Amino acid sequence: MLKILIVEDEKPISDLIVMNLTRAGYNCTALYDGESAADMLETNNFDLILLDIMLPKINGYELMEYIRPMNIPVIFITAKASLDDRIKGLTSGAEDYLVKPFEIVELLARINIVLRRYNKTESVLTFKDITVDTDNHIVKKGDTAISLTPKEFELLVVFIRNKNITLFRDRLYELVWPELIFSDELSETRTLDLHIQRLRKKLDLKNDLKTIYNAGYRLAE
Amino acid sequence: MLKILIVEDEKPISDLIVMNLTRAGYNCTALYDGESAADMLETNNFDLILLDIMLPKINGYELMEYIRPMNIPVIFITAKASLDDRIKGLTSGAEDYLVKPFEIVELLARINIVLRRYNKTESVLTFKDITVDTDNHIVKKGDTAISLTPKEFELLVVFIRNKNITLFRDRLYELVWPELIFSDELSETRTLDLHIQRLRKKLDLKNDLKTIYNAGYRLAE
DNA sequence: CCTCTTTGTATCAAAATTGTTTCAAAAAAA
DNA sequence: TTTTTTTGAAACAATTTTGATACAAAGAGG
Repeated sequence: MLKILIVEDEKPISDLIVMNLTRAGYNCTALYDGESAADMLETNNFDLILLDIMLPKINGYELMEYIRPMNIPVIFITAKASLDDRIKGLTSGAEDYLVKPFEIVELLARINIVLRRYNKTESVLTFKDITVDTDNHIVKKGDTAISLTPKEFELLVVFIRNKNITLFRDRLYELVWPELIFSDELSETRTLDLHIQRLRKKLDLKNDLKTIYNAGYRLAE
Repeated sequence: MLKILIVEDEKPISDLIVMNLTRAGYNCTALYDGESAADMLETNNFDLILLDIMLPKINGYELMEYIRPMNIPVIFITAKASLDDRIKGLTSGAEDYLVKPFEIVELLARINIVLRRYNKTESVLTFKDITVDTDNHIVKKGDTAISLTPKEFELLVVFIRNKNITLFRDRLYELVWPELIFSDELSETRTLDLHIQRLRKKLDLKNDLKTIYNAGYRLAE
């Protein structure tokens, strides 16, 4: 799971970002000033950093100097961006930037692009003869296209991204049905099982997508 | 993909330009002095050059002399806003100029205009037996002309320029109905669907222009 | 073998999304 | 201006997806 550090002092904005990135499957750490970010970077590895320019204690530019040698991609978050001398320092090695206020979908798209540039993610996933083009929502088995519904698609992507790993039921619900995590009894519904069944049938995964009794499922090679 | 050379010695500004042009779908090469630009031009073909006047080693005007015989359009970038410089820049054969600081959208607009003037953007698009002449707004299926309304035309061009790529609903609205992106609920209108329907009917695209449920549409060969 | 728990499957109705028709307002053309 | 064309809103239909329910099958442990 990819780790993203969010350094943003406006808590509501930070919260919003964290919520959405978590939902999108990233592991998020939020900090609210440059100093604690520098500390955190001492001991942790991140795959990407979202960095606000205006920060207490150590500002974004200064922190950037600190990050640069680490070779971690940075996306700046800034309030205004014209090609002005005043914001000359803006990019200072950043991979991209976003101007507040921004749309969440845009943020997600930018993150995707940068992570791909850094080879942290792939847009085409494969498992045996199954190919999943996540950009275009195309699934193929061999040469024939298989049409999956959105939920089926999401679930398949989760399995391929975690192949050979046992995914527990809770975890699967968390990743694919995040809206349900609040409802009390997940065990009382057969939703997950049903979708597993559908994937198995459509993609002929009877022998690959295994049931781990009392735990969850595993897509095994 | 169109190739643009950026010759600008202030790295932050260069970075910012590169980021935005890349985002807009251009292939960018950035260099920081006139000499290496001259070298690069020996071996590579570019569709457009963004050229700063004040450059180390060989300045923008001198480099311009070098570029002129190559028939590559040049947009000058200059910090000096005096009229003299503007005139000098243009008379030395540049297609346009921008005075720093400038807005990114303005840069993009100028680039667009210049590229079109030089016919660098493909003017005749095709998909199967459909031909679209973007200069003259003529659409043909086989030999018979099909009359499309402006919006229909725009939408078709977007699809053909992005054939085999899934275009998400938001993206399509962004590209064809940019004026609507601010209104709250795009999901509450059937405008896109309606135009899709019209295109399908007029051009008999039932099997080619596919619906990707919960995503968008794709024109597939 | 029996019982309890967990997982698999079929059915079906609700929900979400997309397609279609109609029509009036807006824009363009005459 | 009047006429024609284009556009998109509204209402409704059709389709697709989703998950609830009920029950069957399979596994675990005695």
